[in-house]
Amino acid sequence: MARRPRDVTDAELDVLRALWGDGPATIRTLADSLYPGGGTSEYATVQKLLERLEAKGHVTRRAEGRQNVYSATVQREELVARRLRDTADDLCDGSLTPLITQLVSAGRLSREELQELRRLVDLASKRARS
Amino acid sequence: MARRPRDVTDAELDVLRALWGDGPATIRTLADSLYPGGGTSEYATVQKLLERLEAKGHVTRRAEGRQNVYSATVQREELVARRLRDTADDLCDGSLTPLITQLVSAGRLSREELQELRRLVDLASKRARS
DNA sequence: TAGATTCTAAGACAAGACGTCTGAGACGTT
DNA sequence: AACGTCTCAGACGTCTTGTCTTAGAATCTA
Repeated sequence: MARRPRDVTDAELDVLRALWGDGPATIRTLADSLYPGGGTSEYATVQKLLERLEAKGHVTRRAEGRQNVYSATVQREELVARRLRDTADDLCDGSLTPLITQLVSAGRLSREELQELRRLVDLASKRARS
Repeated sequence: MARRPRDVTDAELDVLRALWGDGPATIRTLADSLYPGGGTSEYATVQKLLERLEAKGHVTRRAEGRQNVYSATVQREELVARRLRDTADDLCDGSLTPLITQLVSAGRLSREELQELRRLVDLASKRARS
């Protein structure tokens, strides 16, 4: 059967977002921010989510006094990249080109975004030539 | 709790790929192609997957004699678009720009792909101006 | 036409994923 | 000593997902 677990689940993502936004934090801090007014059980939920994130290598902790301070070891961009690659693998035989095509031709980009994109392409072209 | 089911699961995707590749098909045909040498239970598995795909609106069937002939109603591109949007929603506040940035700056595109991309950007720019 | 074959429909089932929660023990504070 | 807070370990319920069983109708075949 072997189902593929999600790289990061929704609840885990909430935790990661908090870490990305506010930097390293204790379970307490995270729990208060994610479950305002929450009690012991919510605290434990955050703890479990962090434990799983740590197992996946997305988070580390360091002991600070008696508490653990957690920080994200994976960046937003990294997860984006991973999801793009997964999508390409699942749907396009691993090729990224269809993704780009989709984004540019159907992605309804604004003029500003297109301009920015052109800049990126120029940059990448220069890099590719060297 | 409210977990979000996957738009298309792995096994369902196998079925869709077969439909995309070979066009409309009966359960029998699909089962033979997806589970070569499979028996009744594999047949039923394909049947169940098609039933779920139909419920999601990704597939339709029409009766042909006694059998049902299934065809995909969702294209690869559509699923790609959906996944890109999901990724953007999950990780980039809905903005597609970070995805593009990621693809272009870290996607290791070949010179040909970059050229093609430039063409697409030009095209989209023209469209955006009108 | 009896029996085998093949289709469909309906649903059971197990394993795993995931969000949540409980309990026990360690440590520090009042 | 009583209390509060932290950590660790694991239980639990529900949903997902891939698989499989069964029953009945339609079709084919000897």
